[in-house]
Amino acid sequence: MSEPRITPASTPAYVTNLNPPQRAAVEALDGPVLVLAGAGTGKTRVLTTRLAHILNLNRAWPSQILAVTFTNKAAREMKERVAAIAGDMTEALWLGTFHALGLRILRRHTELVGLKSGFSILDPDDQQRLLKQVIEAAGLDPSRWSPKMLMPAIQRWKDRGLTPDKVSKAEAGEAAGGRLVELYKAYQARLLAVNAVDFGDLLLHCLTLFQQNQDILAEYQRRFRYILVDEYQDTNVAQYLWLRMLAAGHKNICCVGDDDQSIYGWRGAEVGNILRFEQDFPGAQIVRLEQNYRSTAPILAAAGGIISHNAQRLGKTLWTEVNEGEPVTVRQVWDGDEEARVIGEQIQTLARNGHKLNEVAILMRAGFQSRAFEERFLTIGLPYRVFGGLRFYERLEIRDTIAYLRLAAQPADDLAFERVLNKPRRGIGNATLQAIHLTAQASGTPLYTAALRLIEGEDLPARARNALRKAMLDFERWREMAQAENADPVEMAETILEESGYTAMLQADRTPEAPGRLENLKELVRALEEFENLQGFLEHISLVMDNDQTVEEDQVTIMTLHAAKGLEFDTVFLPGWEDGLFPHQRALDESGAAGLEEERRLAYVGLTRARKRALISCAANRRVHGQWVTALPSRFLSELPQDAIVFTSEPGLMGNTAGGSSGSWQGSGYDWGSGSWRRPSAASGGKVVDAAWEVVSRPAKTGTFEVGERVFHQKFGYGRILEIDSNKLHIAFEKTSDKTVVDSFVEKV
DNA sequence: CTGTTTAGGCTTTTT
DNA sequence: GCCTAAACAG
Repeated sequence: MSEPRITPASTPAYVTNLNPPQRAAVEALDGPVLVLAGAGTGKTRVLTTRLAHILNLNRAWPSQILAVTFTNKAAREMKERVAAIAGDMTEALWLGTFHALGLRILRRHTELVGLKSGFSILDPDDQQRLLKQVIEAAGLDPSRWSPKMLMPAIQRWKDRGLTPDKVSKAEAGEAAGGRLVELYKAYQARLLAVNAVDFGDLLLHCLTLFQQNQDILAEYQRRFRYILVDEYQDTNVAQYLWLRMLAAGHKNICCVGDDDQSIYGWRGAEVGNILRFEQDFPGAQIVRLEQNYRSTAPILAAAGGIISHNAQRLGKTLWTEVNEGEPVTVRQVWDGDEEARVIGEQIQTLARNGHKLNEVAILMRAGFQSRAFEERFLTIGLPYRVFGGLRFYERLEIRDTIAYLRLAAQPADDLAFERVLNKPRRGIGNATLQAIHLTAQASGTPLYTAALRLIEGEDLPARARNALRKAMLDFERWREMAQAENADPVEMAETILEESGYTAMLQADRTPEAPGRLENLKELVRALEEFENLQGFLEHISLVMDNDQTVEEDQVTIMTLHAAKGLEFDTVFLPGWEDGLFPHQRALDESGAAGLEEERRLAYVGLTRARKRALISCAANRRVHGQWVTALPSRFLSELPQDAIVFTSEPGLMGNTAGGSSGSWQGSGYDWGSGSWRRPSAASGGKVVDAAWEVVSRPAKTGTFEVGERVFHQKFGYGRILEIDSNKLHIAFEKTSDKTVVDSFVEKV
């Protein structure tokens, strides 16, 4: 770097508080910079400090800085942290997710990409329905060539910045009888016809815009004097091209990422982007952040041991000044239920020793694994929350309401029209919908227009026509409301929910979900209060609104490894480390060696979430699709450095580590020599000492209960036994629904 | 046009 | 084994 522009005396504390590489990353303002930031090395701190530094040095106005993240959460966090250092000048920043920023640009040049103002953003469900219509229209059988199967292929093309005309013949492939590109083209045409975009289009349309309008691109290149990118290892080709075009002016682009944490390859993320950075941006500075402030030495050793088996990496070695800590434990159990039982007990022990449940997480490979934990935790009364599942806007009732609003804002939105036409039921069935479709096709108009035309003519049976007329009169009224100058979104939503009978439908619904759905609708209306117009709200809900699961209760977190990226916990449980599940068989089948490396990175991400302790487990038997299968321990277990881990297995189940805690896990329950599990043997004595906790084993009380017997359970109260399956009792409780609980939690009355 | 039965499918999913 | 979605009967 040239002469420092500021004297050491005036160097702000936010810079002097950084370690040397961090400081280098913050102060290298000119030219391309790649910050390779290992897990827990202060990545976010560097990024936000750098941004604040640019502002404080007056190198650029906030409006001349582009800062890109992948998630809204990350964007929010960055904004808050920059504001904390640089003060309240963050409003004008171009700070947001790739998609939100792409949308912001598209809104300014809508017509140039063939859209009309007020275009909708389709969610994945709508995308799939649209593609299905396209498949049918092409005369293909959607059960043979399902949208579920074809949509990802089209999506991958979009991820690579390929519009239909740019997909090469060789790439078209055999899918859909070799007609996939044709379908892709038709799908894009349909999107334009209904004046909508999907998530991929938010970037793809930008690329087209920039390529076809050099003047517009040049304007943005001049504007963005500094560009900052978070999680660069997760960018896809389209995002890379988007960045490269925008950065071509000042070339002050700083990308922060970790190739070892690239876990979204299956979604189009291209690790190559980060591996190739130096070639893409000649003269780039590379800064490595390797000092870890999060985890203990054994955890870092375990994570490092695993990731070192990957060939395709830039290479970093995490280290910490804290050289003590509990070893990582690996525990073998008989099956998935036992795994849940053991982990439940360990968490209870932690809780008794004063640990916060909020600091405990169970990170699993696949969603189905949560079930065993949920059942078990419910039984023993351990509070938990499962992350993932449906996002707010993916809920049925929310999607329905949004469809109503979308239709009012934009009658050409055929997907919204189809969704709400007969919901709640108003006697408009498939036959009528087909008639509307035919009319629409014949006249080349949206369904909405076609429906208006149909109720004027004599083509429909009187009954259907009346039903449709009644619906259309409602739709028209709401549409007028939406177009009124001072349309209040809250009032609109309330009117529509009331007049459509949607609220009434839910109120009449006696299923247990109905009250929750009504509550969600109230939440939606509350969210609407923040917006002045419908348009802003519709954008917000499809791009920004996430699950606000900010419950302040003390609960164990259950989530997938993918969802855990970027988070940290004192204690992390990593269940299901079995070949086939983790690494997942499909990753191996579909992506081979690259797939295995991505799974390995997932293991690395999982381990590095832990601050103080990580507990891995594997089961010898697991039920997959209702079928019991024997599982081998994950190959990743053999990649763990032996001096950082402790092997334990269930007392009396699979043979023990003779002599206690420090024994190698090899030669224990799983015999690596013969490649098979050894069943418990009576001879295997020896007390198993768990490194972190005493092992709480509960004597099984078998055969002491009888079907029909009245019993008492601490959480569920009184009930009668319906069925006995070894130590599990199926009980009809008096105050709650039937449940299966373990006998040791039940008392005779 | 609706409620019920049966056949397939089933990894991860920041936007 | 459990959930969704197309097929079928009322």
